[in-house]
Amino acid sequence: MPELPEVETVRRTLAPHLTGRRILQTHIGEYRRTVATPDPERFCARMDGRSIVELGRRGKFLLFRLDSGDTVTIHLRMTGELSVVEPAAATTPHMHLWFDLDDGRQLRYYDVRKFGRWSLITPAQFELFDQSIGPEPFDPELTAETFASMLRGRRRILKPLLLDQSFIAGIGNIYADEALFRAGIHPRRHSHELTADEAERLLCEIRWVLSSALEHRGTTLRDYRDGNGEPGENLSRLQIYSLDHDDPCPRCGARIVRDVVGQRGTRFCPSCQPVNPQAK
DNA sequence: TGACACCTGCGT
DNA sequence: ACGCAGGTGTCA
Repeated sequence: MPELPEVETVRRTLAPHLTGRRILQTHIGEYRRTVATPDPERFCARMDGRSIVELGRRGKFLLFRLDSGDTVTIHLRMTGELSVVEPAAATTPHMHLWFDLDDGRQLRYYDVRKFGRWSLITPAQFELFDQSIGPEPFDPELTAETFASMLRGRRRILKPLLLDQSFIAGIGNIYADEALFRAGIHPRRHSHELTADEAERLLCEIRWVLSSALEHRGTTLRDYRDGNGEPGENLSRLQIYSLDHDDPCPRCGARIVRDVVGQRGTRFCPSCQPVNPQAK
């Protein structure tokens, strides 16, 4: 479900409902006690009575900054979903964690596949967390030159490297394929073999793809909903991820290839994204 | 680097 | 019945 544009859309849609609100009582469902760390008793004890000062985001993590100085980090993984509703609102299965707010409403967290995680961390723990994640794609300090030298410094297959959150934050399977397609770079190229020109193009297309998706409030393939329960509108804008094997490339008409790279389904155009560009 | 694990549900 | 899914963690 969520890559950077989707998490950022959730942040923006939840912020008006949660900023400044006090958490009266936190609840963790019995069938998913490992959803949060520390354990449910400590987690709830440190949450209850605190106010949410600000909503943030780091990579694919949503952040609730509390007035205690602690931070809640939430990773939605594949099917996590958050919404603020009236307590009387009908509930659906797979609600694992929720809390009562001081305006009488509830924040609810659903996760069908149960991969998502919440953590309540101290400022010192936040520093470590923050350092373990690569740069934000829109960080102005991430220049084309910096990005090129990051790529040269890692001898890795390009696509799995883009998905590695310690290398760069927020990119997932959809937008990795989209950015590589737009940049005309084969997903199996090696990071240290890209030219400076290609590195610059790739960074540029990563930013284009992410900001365009954000403008359309994220991509809903199936489950993703923002904080108001609305799906994103970006699916129809995807150029390659939504295509099947042998579909025509939207740019050149050649047949799209779908194979597996780094254990992830990967779409690319062998003609627009040659393995060996020099030979072209 | 890959194989597999963690989960549930949906489309073929 | 089987393959696949927006993510990541751990093992060899």
